[in-house]
Order: sequence, then structure tokens, then C-alpha cells
Amino acid sequence: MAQRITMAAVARRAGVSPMTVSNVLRGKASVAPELRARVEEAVRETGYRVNVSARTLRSGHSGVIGLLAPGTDSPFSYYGMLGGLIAQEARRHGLSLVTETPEADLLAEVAAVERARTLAYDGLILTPLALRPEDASLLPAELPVVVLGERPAPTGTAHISLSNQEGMFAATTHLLERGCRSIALLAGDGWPETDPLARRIDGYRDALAAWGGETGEPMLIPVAGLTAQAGREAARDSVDRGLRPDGYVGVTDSVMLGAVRGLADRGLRVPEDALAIGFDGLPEGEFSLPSLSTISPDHRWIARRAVELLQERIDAPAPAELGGLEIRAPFTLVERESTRR
Amino acid sequence: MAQRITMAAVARRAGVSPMTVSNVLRGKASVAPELRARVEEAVRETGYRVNVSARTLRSGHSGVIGLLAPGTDSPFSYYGMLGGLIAQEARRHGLSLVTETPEADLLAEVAAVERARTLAYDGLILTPLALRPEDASLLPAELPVVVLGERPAPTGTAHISLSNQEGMFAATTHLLERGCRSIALLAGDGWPETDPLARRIDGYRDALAAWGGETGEPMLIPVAGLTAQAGREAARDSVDRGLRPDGYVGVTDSVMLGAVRGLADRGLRVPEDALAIGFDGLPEGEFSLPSLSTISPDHRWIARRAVELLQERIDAPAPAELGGLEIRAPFTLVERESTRR
DNA sequence: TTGTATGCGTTATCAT
DNA sequence: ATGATAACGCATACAA
Repeated sequence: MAQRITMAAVARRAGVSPMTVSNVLRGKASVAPELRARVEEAVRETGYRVNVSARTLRSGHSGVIGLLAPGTDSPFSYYGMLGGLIAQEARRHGLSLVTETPEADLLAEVAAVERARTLAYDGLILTPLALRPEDASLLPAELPVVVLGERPAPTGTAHISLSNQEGMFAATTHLLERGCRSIALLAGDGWPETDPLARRIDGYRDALAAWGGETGEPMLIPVAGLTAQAGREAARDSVDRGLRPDGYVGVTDSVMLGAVRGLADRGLRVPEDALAIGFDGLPEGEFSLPSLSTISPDHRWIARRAVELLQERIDAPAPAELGGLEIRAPFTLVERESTRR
Repeated sequence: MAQRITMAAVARRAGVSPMTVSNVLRGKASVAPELRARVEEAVRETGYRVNVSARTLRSGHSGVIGLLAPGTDSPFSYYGMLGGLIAQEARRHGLSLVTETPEADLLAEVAAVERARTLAYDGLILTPLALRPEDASLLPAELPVVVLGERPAPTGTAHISLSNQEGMFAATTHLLERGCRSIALLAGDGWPETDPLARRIDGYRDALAAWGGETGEPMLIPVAGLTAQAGREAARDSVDRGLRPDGYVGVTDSVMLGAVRGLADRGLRVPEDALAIGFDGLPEGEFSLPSLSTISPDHRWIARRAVELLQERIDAPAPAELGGLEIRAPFTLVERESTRR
């Protein structure tokens, strides 16, 4: 936008050089208190604002970071919720957040990353759907990146993930403790070994195995995606196929919220006919009927760590050399109506 | 970010001047096809990307627009949902969207607008909570703005609002037609005349009046905010105070979803004990139990018009001179389980 | 149709 | 501690 007042104007007014104004504005140490005061007053009087484009052009960083994550635009969206927290956290670091939702194919993801570079983002918080560990080379080496999510991250990047196996183990065990003996997992059985959420499936299987012989076989109800709509359809289909488990575990809360709805479509009620628990700790689960028990990662912790790690990498002279890092977010099991009888 | 390859490098490689490269990149008409081809190849070979900061510095526009709206970070958020659609629409215009959620006071709002200017946004889609018509002067004259939302907009701006009165009239009438005779409005009675949603209250009153003498007095249940939590608390309190309407109208879906939950907390069920209808057409209302009837504005229409109008103003030589514009989004009444018996 | 000169507003570098 | 100079990469204005 038109930016009439320049640094030079402020400098003239304060009777100093533009360089001094620049130093004051960026909080550089060595400016005499008196000059500093004069400059600050001149800034106020003139209503001066820095021109970010000029600053970025010269200094090489823009103060903008990007969040590339799936489904931020759909209902009950995990990344929609997390995006809000990340934006807050970013602001505390003086950074702005731009959110984008690329399609789930490799080309679109790479294009989104390229776009981020084109737009001069200082860094990227990225939840890849298609990018695999071996695709690390597709990430520009000089672009600071923090990876979120459950897929194996491109090698050499900082990666924050959830305790998928442990979480799902806890969720399944919770249902077992509440008396369920025939527990279905809404997850999709066709998912490849490398699927991001394969660990969650493992946790479910492990919990059944660990409990002893009194549980039925693992029962996998396939869902077509991680949306409420997919969960709803999967639940209906499973009922139509005659499945009647006494407990449901959802790979995500959005899937489970949809599934509870789908069960209701077929006249089945939670928790009366079956218990249900999800994964993600979506705030909406607190308001649903029944309210949804869930494995809730510490979202604020994740947002904070993600921005911190990114900031570190932005500040580092050679981000790539910081190397890989794998950290797990802590979680709690939140018990609500859907697992109470 | 470090941006090694410059336009000059591409130009050298293609054997033309930097200016020709610039023209090719921006699709200027007059470039010989042969040169164009050579330039395009050079761009591919070098992996060149424009430096947006330099372009912005020189040309004055950044390709970024901002959305300033409340509550994008809370569950069942109207603007969270709408923001997703606006981002899609913006992308079709070659624009990126940055979303921010300022606090609901005048200072914070003005600061957010200032910040938008600082960051060289090309324009702003704004839902003011505190800015009033008379505060138009606080908006930089040269900043293209489109205002969304139900408060009276700063004078002289383009404003897209909902058909609040008509919508609420339709919602209330719908409950009357379904047999309700004692209908409460969850809205807050302490709200000033100028409140954004005062028109919705009007619509409710009008509908009761228009129906004839068989309805009770208007019954206003005050809510502390437009969140699910506020709706929940309001509903509980009203029950505790002995109110037992046979129908509820919510100023927003998020309030109503919370209220349905709050009624359940007190053992009351929708639609068995009372019908309920909201306003906003949140997608989550399709998955709730019961699914929520609602007045649903055409969100895609709103997103499309908002970006179109903003683009117009960005392209205009003097945006301010385009003058004020008031348009209303179309809506439909979506009937779901919460109003079926 | 293409190229040349110039400056956008800022900050890195180096000199004082 | 402060200031002078140059350069960041591009697009405007104009010349050829």
C-alpha cells in the first residue's frame, strides 16, 4: 500500500540519520537514550510504519510463517483448531501465520511449499500427506521447516508427533475396563503399512492382545477419510452389514463424531448400545451429545513447541544442519459421557 | 529467504534484457513469441522465482489480503468456516489470505488494521466488533476494505450482511408452524440498540407479533457471548430459573449448539421437550444430535462476493471513491431433526 | 517490440 | 555511538 512516510522523513524530523532510526526501531543496543527518545517521538508524531517489503528485500526475512495442513476448512478440523493456537503463539514471536490447505497429492504439496518460498515465508509448519521421508530433497534446504503429524517426516526435519500407539492403547484399554468385549476400530483396513495412523491401529491391536483372551477378534471398520462425513457413512455401513460391537474406537475425533451420528441414523445410541472414544481432543467433543471421550494431546504444548522449534531454525545460520529431531506431545485421556454407563 | 537467482540471471541466460523477462512473467502483451519461449525455458532451467518483496516494494501490491474476524479460533466458529471458503476464493484470484482474530475492543481492532497496513496487505475483509459507522476515519483511506457482519459498517465501505430480520422471522415462524407457543430467544436482553444482532431480535419479535394472539410474551434468555460455552451456561441458568419454553431460537448456531447441550445437562431433550433452531448454517449442525435446523446463508456466495468486491477496490485507482455499498446474502431455512417431532 | 536508466525504502557494511 | 554508502530485486518511465 501507499506508504508516504519514510524512515528518512522520521530521521529528518528527529535530526538524526536514517540508520539511527532503523537501529531504534529494531531495538539495537547502542543508541543513546536521548536520541532514542527523540526518534520515538518523531515516529509517533509522523505516524510512521516500516515498509515490510523493503525490510524483507534488504534483510531477507518477512516475519511471516506458513501452516500447510489438511482439512483446515472442514468441520471438526484438528488443524483448524491447532492453527488458531499456532497463530497465537506465532504472534507472541512477532510472526504472522498464513494457513493453506493443499490437496493431498505430492504435486500439490510441493507446489504449496514452492509457493511458500515464493512468498518469502520465513519458515513453514507442515503436515505432509504425500511427502515421504525420501522426499526430503523436495524441501528447499534453506527453508526452515517443522513437521507436524503422524506420517514419517522427511528425514532431517524437526518433527512433532503424537503418541499414537500409546494413546490408542490407552483408549482401547479404557473401553475394555468399562466392560466392552467386542471393540471396533474405525480406521480403514486397506491402509498401507506406512500409513500415518498405522501406529494407532497397532495400539488398538496391542491393547486387545494385552488384555487377555476375553476379547473378540480385532474388528476394523474402514473409513474413506478422516472426516465426520466419512465416519458417518462408515458407521451406517457397518450396521447395515450386521456388525454390532459394544465399543467403538475412532482414529480421530472427527471420524468418531461422525460415526456417533451415523449410529444414530440407524437407531443405535452411545453410550447405551455401545461406548465410543475418539482421538485428538477436539473442543467440539465437549459439547456433543453424548460428550465424547478422547485421547487429548496437549494442543498448546504442540503449538508452543512448533513455533519455538521453527524460530530456532529461522535464527540458525544453516537450518538444515540442525538435523532431525523427533518429539512426542504429551496426552491425557479425557473421560466423558460416551464411555460412561 | 535467500533467493540466489535473479531476473537478471534469467535474462542473461535467455539473451534478453531483464525487462523482457519481467514482461513475460507478468503476461504483458507485447513480447515476441520466440523471445517469450526462450525466456520461459530459461526460467524453467534456472528454477527462478520472483522475489515478492522486491515486486511489492516496487509495484505497491503484495498479493496478500487479510481477514480480521472474531472467534476464528473457537469451536463451531462461523468465521473459521467462512475463512476457509474465502481463502479458496482468494486463491482463485491469485491472492493469499492471512487470518487474524483481534480482541473485541476498539484499540485492538484499530491496531489490527494498522498492522495490516504495516504488513502491506492489499486489502482487508473485516468484521468489526467495536468499530462503528462513525469510526470510518480510523480506516486508512487508501486501504481497500470489505466489511462483513451484522454491525452497521463504517460509512462508505462495502458491506455484506445477512438478512437478519427476515432470517429470524423465518426461524421463529418455523417454530410457530411446528406448534410452539412459548418461544425463547437466546440472545441477551442487555444488548444495546446498535447491537449487531439487534435485527435478529427484531425478527423474532415481529414473527411473534405477526402470528397473532396465541403466542406468549417474548422471552429473552441472555447469553454472555456468541460461543457454545455461553449458550450452554445460558440454557442451564434459564432452566434453573424455571423457564420452560417449548421452542428455542438461537442468535447463532454456536450458541444454540451449546444451549442444546446445556438443556441436556438439565435433563431436557430436543426435540422431545422443546424444538430448537439456530442461525448461521454451520456445517457442524448436520452432525449434531439432534441435527440442528438453521437459517443458512449462502456461504460460498458470501465468500465469492467478498473477494470480488475487494478485488474491485484493489484495482480501483481510488478505492474510497467507490463509495458505500450494502448487500444482503441470500439464505435458506434448513430443516433438520431439532424442529421435527 | 525491446532495452536503459532510475528509484522504491530499508538495512549491512564499513568508516568515523 | 553514529553516519555515509551501497545494494537488495524488481517495475516504472522513457528512449531507441
